[in-house]
Amino acid sequence: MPELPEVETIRRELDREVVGRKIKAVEVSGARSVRRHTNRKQFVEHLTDTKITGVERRGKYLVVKLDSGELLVIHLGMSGQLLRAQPKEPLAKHTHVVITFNQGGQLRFVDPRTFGELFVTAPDELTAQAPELAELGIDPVDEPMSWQDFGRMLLRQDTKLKAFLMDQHNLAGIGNIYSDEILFAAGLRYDRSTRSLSSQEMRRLYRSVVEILHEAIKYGGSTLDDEQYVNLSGKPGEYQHHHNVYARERQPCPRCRTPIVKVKFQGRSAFFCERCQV
DNA sequence: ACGCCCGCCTGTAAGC
DNA sequence: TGCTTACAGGCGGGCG
Repeated sequence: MPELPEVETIRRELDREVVGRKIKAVEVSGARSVRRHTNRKQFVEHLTDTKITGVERRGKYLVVKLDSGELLVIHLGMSGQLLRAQPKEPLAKHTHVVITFNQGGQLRFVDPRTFGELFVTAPDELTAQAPELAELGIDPVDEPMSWQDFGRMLLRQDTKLKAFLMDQHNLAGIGNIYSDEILFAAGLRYDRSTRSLSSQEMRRLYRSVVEILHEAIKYGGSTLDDEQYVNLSGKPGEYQHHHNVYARERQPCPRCRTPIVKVKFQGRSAFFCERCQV
């Protein structure tokens, strides 16, 4: 599902493909994808005849800058896809928003589970409109920090490492897949307490955060068997072939051959190696 | 105040 | 075979 590497892959494509383009028309079917707007007409009017001037990312959120000064914020949720298309191509099921550009191309938002959303806001109203965006923690790819600062973040709370990594208030952009891969790379269990780490383990964990996310971006993100995540051209990522633990239950650990274990953690699954992760 | 769980959704797949 | 149930998980809200 789209986490930081998948969203960053899409951001880079949008940066190449839609910056400088002018929006000619916007179609919205169903109100749920634009639920922050009281009526969808308002969403459409704020986008029509504006030009896209840039595309940024904050954690798992895309922030599209418009020449009107406003921002189009996009969150893909669990199953949201942004797809480049031509107007004559048939609409995929669950297509909720279609943006047509002056030169003819389209950007389509497809989202079966409807957890994703889009909204337009003025920059100075962003915090009021979407407080969760203002509360996002450090983006580990965009804003590198020292491992000592990271260690201080760990000590500030008393929780388990996987919960800490997935809490968007700490670091922004890590979800269920990458938290498991990061913890494997760091040799740490998902349920270790944030306060139990030695300084060496803190350093190793922070280095793993940065390394895994950059590797995953390099391979265009992860696409699981459900093929929920695809890039702008509809192509899957390649990083799933480099996963060491995620969705690899009962398969041998790449490091020690011990079968990977799957457990329930806070209502979702966690995968780890009982031998390599302590 | 903060850690933890539920509900929101649909498609897929396992289970009876 | 066909219906029911579980699962996938990002995130806000609410509970303890």
